[in-house]
Amino acid sequence: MADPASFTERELDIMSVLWEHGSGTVAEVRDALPMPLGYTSVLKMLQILAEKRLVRHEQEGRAYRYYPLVEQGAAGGHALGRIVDKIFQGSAELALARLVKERPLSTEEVGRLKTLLDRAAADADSDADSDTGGDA
Amino acid sequence: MADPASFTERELDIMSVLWEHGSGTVAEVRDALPMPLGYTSVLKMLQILAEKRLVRHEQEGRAYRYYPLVEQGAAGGHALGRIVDKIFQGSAELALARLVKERPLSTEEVGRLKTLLDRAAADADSDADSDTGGDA
DNA sequence: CGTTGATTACGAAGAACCTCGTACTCACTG
DNA sequence: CAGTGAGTACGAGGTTCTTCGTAATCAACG
Repeated sequence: MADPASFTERELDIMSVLWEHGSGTVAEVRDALPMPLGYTSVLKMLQILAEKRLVRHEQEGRAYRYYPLVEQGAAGGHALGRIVDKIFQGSAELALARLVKERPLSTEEVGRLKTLLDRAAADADSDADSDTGGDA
Repeated sequence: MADPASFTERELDIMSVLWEHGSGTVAEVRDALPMPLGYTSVLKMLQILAEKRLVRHEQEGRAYRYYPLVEQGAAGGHALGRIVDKIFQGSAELALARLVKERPLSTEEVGRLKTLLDRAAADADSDADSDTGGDA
């Protein structure tokens, strides 16, 4: 994918719906949006998004059904990277620390994250793994 | 603090410099910026930021020295929370996982993060209190 | 005093963003 | 065929963002 692209505020609102639902027609997206927006406004945003190749659409009956073309993981990674660079001076650790402080995690999530961290550490060393733990 | 505020693209570039250096005059900020920008453009952004109460300035010799008024931690938390909500559907875990995958961490960082995670897990069990103490 | 250089103040101008109104298309219905 | 309703296309218009040009200020110098 060429450019993960950074979304504008409203574009992100729309994409969010698409990611959550997988796809959507203008009406569906509009209904799912948390803020009141005119039908044509939503349509327009979707058209702009399509023009930027961030979504695609295919005919469905009389209407179009829109599908996201960028994965949320990629978009998220890009957005996260930006914040890490600009706000946390490139320190992923600081960002991670902040996020953990900001959003309470369940015990299970913490467990999974720790496993992930172990794997990341292993990758960093790229060798010398002798205490490979199990997995959930 | 009323509103952690979300910065525009350029505002973020400026704030980034201020956070990294602690403070800066127009010329200093301009020099530290990775992109070429006219002197008055930087000045203008700083004035806008000041107007929005995101930075303050005090006289220093002939010029003003600008200081950030919002902490990077707060700004980062806000920005991160936005991404988590809009892109990762509110799942901090997914965001964390992505960030870990995106940015390699040193073994030491992983160690510290795990400690942090343990503490987070403990908090989850008991109860939370508000964070972020006073700020400047 | 007049010039020079560094700095801030002001506001114009273009670009991007966002919201819609209005017109147009087309399948259905009676 | 005319009317209706669901949809899309187009483009105007307002707002915000961003970049600067130009003018004003003021200390220092000769």
